[in-house]
Amino acid sequence: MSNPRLKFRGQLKRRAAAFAALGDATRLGLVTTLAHGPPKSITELASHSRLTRQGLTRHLRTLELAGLLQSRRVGRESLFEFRPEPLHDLSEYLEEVSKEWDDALAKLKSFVER
Amino acid sequence: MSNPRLKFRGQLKRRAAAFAALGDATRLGLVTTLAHGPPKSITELASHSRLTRQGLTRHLRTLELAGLLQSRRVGRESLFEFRPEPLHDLSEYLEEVSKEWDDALAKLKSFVER
DNA sequence: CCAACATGCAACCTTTTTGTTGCAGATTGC
DNA sequence: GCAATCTGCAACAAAAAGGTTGCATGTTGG
Repeated sequence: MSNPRLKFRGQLKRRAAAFAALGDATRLGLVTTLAHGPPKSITELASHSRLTRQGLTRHLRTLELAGLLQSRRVGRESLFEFRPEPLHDLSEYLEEVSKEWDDALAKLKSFVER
Repeated sequence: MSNPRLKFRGQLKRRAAAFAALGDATRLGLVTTLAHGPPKSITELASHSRLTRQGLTRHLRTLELAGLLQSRRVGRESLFEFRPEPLHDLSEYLEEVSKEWDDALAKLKSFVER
């Protein structure tokens, strides 16, 4: 079970799921909002949206499933809070990938100029 | 037309589209592969995939539309090359959003400890 | 020229995603 | 207690995404 090949593919899937969660204007807006402010209830978030409350709830659950938000029930409302951890991994991935590319370009450049 | 509100929403949509393009294990794998190596043809990429050539072509076009890849025709084959620019924007966004959150937490902490 | 190769285009099917409506269950505050 | 409020669950319809097959068009190399 410690097959590195499988681990790699699991990681790929998790990252893809997180990216997919961000890959929707409504959800990206929710993340941005919640990252800049305190936890908010579903109704509160829905009041600023064109979607119905249930429509928004689905997006919130999607984000929660991807680990980007966390919800907790407080009385009769459930509050959603931003979670930064997964974003750090995504950001590192993007930086690493871009860096590899830049390095490859630099090597090519120095080779051509030789 | 220079309404900052509209500009903000256009940016939101572009970013969401880029995230969505990365939000699929097949496409994320393609990006990783092409970011670490030279441009490759469709057939070459398809030879390492479980998908059919046409299936892969769709994914490649999706990535190209999002600006993450660029294709050029060379003879009878079309080569796809990685483009790092959009990823830089996404990475910056993720960092900025996480940073805001960390700052907010720090403020809250210092307030509570006061 | 022509067989092999690489790609493009279109139709089609299946699965997922989005979004809505309707209704039921908890919780709050007066 | 009870009306107002907040949420959850289920069913459904519409739209989008993912993938395949079949066929047509360009290109290459001998």
